[in-house]
Amino acid sequence: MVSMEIILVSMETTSETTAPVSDLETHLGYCLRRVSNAVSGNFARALQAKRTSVAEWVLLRQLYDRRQATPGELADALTMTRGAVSKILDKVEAKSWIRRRVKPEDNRVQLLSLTAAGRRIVPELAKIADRNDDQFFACLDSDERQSLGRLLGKLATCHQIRDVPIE
Amino acid sequence: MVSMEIILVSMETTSETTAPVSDLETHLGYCLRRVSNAVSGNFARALQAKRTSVAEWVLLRQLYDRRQATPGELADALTMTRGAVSKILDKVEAKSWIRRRVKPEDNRVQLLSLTAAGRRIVPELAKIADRNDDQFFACLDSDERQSLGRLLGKLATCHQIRDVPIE
DNA sequence: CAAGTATGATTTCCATGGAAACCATTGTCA
DNA sequence: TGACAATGGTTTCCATGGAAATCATACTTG
Repeated sequence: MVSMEIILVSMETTSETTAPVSDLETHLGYCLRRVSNAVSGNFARALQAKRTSVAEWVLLRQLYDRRQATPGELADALTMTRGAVSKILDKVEAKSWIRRRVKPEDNRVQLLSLTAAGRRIVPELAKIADRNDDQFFACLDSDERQSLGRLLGKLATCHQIRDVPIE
Repeated sequence: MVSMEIILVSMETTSETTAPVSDLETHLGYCLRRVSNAVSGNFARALQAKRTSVAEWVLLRQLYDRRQATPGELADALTMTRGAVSKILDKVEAKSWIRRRVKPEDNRVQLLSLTAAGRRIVPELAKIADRNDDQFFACLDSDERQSLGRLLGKLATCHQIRDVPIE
């Protein structure tokens, strides 16, 4: 007991008032990031089969709903910069999955739309996405998955992480 | 009404048997990624005040627990490649927050440790991390936060996303 | 012991995505 | 109308991080 006190006292003096440092795992943001990186990494690997990236998938999926969209709208929907979207568009255009057309009334804006090939690839990618999600979250039961979805939805709502409506 | 039918029929014929495509938001992985990006983005911005990145924070925090660690061990703990860790080490070493020493028994491996300045900065960064997490998850009540933590923990466990123990 | 292999760290190359500068076009207003 | 702001998109530059090649050191085995 006496020696214990000595150790503690000496630690206190040498390690300049050890401030309380919370564990990494106590931060939900940290846990979220680890799990998110894992699932997105999985998904990215699965999409390789179609030579596609996660960002391309999300963009194509957005364009699948909206018949027409501009790069700026997609940037908002993806929470990405216009510059980043511009580059993704280059790639999917190179694969002939989208078409860029200039808006007649305003030559600054582009009207994007899926090509026939693009409309064909989206369901295939969706299948990969479904399978990936199913597998990754299989270790949660149905209630837990629903609960997780609800919590993420609540966070998304209160932080304005919103998909831009089709308008 | 008649024209409506015509449109629908024509769509069905031209869009070659529209396969069922699930919504993005039905994928938990997608929601997870959006929320995770938001919270990590916030955190990264907050860390700018100390000229530090999220990766550097996590590395320093890991080194704070382990008195000694090798780059390889940290790479495992951070789920990053050795190459990436090597670069982060360059940065925190440039700030004199860590020290690299060659292991005497094996000249291939390095023994990393925090410097006094490094030990001093970690609690400051921890405070930023605490505040960021508190703010971001403030819209969840205590039960919800606990629930989210439990679900993420379960996913981490069943996908082997494990912090390497101090050994 | 020498040659070959294994291990740890670094370097190089590449892809991604943000920030800001840039360009073209449109709108405003003096 | 002509200058100037605003808007939409692209380009350039930078930081990050993975993959693979590289380098140095240690281990193994013939």
